[in-house]
Amino acid sequence: MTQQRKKPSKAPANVTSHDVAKAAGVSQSVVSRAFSANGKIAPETRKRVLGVAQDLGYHPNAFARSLVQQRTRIVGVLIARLDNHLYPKVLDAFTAQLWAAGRQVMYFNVDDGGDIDKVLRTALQYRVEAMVVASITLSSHMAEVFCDAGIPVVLFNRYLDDPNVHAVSCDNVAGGRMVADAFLDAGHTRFAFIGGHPDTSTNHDRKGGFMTRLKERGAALSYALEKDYSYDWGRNAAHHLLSQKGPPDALFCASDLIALGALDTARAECGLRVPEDVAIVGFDDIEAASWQSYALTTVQQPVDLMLAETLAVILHKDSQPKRVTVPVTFVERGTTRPRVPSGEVVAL
Amino acid sequence: MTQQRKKPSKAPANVTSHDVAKAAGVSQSVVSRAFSANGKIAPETRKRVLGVAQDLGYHPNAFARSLVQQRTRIVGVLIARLDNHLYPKVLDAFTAQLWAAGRQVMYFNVDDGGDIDKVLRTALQYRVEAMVVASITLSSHMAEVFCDAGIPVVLFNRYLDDPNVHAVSCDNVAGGRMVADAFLDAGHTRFAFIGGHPDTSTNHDRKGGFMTRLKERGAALSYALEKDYSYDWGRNAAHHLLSQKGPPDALFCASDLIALGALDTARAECGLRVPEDVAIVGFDDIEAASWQSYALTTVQQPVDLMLAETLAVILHKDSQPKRVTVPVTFVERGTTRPRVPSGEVVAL
DNA sequence: CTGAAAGCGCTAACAC
DNA sequence: GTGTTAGCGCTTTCAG
Repeated sequence: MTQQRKKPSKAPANVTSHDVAKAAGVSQSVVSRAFSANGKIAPETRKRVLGVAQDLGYHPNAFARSLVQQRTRIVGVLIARLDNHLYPKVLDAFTAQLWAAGRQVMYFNVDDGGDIDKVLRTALQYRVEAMVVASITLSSHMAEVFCDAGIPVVLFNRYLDDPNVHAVSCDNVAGGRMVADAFLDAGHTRFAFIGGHPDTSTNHDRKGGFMTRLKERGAALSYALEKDYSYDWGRNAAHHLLSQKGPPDALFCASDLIALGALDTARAECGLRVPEDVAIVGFDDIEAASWQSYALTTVQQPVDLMLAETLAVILHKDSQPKRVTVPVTFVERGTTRPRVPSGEVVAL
Repeated sequence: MTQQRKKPSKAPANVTSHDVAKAAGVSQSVVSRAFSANGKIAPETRKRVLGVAQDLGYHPNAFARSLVQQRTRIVGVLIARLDNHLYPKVLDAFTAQLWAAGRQVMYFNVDDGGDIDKVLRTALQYRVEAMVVASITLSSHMAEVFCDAGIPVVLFNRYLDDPNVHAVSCDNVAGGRMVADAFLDAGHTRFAFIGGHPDTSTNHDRKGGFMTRLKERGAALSYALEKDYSYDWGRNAAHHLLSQKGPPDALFCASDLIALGALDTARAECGLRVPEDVAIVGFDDIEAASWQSYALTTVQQPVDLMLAETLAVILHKDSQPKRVTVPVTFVERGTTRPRVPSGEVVAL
């Protein structure tokens, strides 16, 4: 004979632990204990309280709890925009792992010209326990504010010469160098770089590594165009580059999205064969890079590793701000030519 | 002579309004007023207080405020996963618009087999003022719980025959019908449907509209395979379908991602020409659908409209739960053949 | 315009 | 085990 639980036809907006206490004939603190894992309470009392609570539609108020515990369990995540296909994956994995660690994610983004500082100040008001910032840079002023507040900030895929912030990124310089080597080894001679936002450290480092390595091996970058990380920009830039006289025969794009646009334009608009006429390499290794129509050669960012490092900082509240750089992998697919052992070429 | 503001080398973790009050020589409530837009306070007092607050690194505690105001300004967003390329865009637009309306987003996701109810209960504890749930369905029990708590739930791209939840989706049935018409008008005869998760309303409605319309015009669906909304599934299903005897000559895929996989397989693995040998249509109109290598014909979901409807519900706390269905658009690109005016074909 | 006081709903000692 | 109590940091009457 289970008794039908009575349910108020219209719950009075906010049921509090007091209401539950009264209905269950216990004190309010017993209700509190019933909901806390290690609260000293008789098993049967807890059971009864929990039952009453459910009947009444009671849910502990996390705001009240956080206030007294001085602990919100909220982590702020700020991503400029999710339009780089890598970030949705990052956000999802991140959210899932934080959830597993009992944390909630407060998600922020900023549209172009948006006030980043205002966003960060809001995060501060919600007392986030950590803040991860991706694809965007914060002012060193705000970095200091967070530092003063004792809230760790970790820059994802970006860094700042600021002792107050953590930064985890992949080895963008090494990635650029790998691409240079691949091009050189395959016998290319005219190199171009299609970049993303010119004032991002990722863009800067990828280009830097590329150029440096070219130079080290006696070659040089012929063209460099930079604007943003979009497919459309890849198309425009490639069109411009490939339709001129003495076009490049090797294109390094600062992101896969750019590379995909460049690839489409090279083939469809310029009637070029890839990689026979022009080789194209991207950066990131987003899902679409492996799609059959593209089979894009690219530099893979080890997202999982970067995530793990970020979580380590956040969850263990790592002592000193540290700058982590994880290694990248060159993924050869169909948009680059096979390498010619350079020894043999030079031998004569 | 601007005076250098003193900054404590190490702020004592939490600066409260009391600290500011003391330092500014005012009462705590004045500090509170200084930070509230319509607080009655002398302009110069406010200025001074704000100055002191900044020096001390004070940030109002949103938790304390929410507690007393009974208002968190947090909206919960639960998306199964961001792997449908439409959702990152949705989340971003949504976050931006909520931000403009002074709301924060608490983001949740559930991995396969995850406990949705637990997620929702957590959202309840954080007193979200509204909950939007995308690409996933909640139990009618939780729908009731939210209803009792007076928190509007809006299902995005899904619906439930539950009087307690709002639902906004596009006209999936009409979309399916449009595809049937396009295929029929172009003279196709053997139709296949590659679906996503079989137990989703979107999948059901798209397929339903497609089948119904075929039947209405005297045709029939030859094959239907359903599994999930991924590129890989599109590849596998298409491979299976197209490599058998009497293969379909028209493929309707329940999402663009599936269609892209099918398209790649049809061309690269099966050596088929699209649309000459087989026509392929997707659903969603994600960015990649318009990429030159694909030029996928698809049914476009008016994301902006759906977003606007969702926001209307949340921000205006719309009275009665309502079910909104917005119209879709058929976008003809390169994976379908031109239509033959049906009158002429049948005329003889 | 400013200050004092009463909670918002909860946890965490502290007694019993 | 359970009840009592004192706040967590803030907004909001209500006096002055």
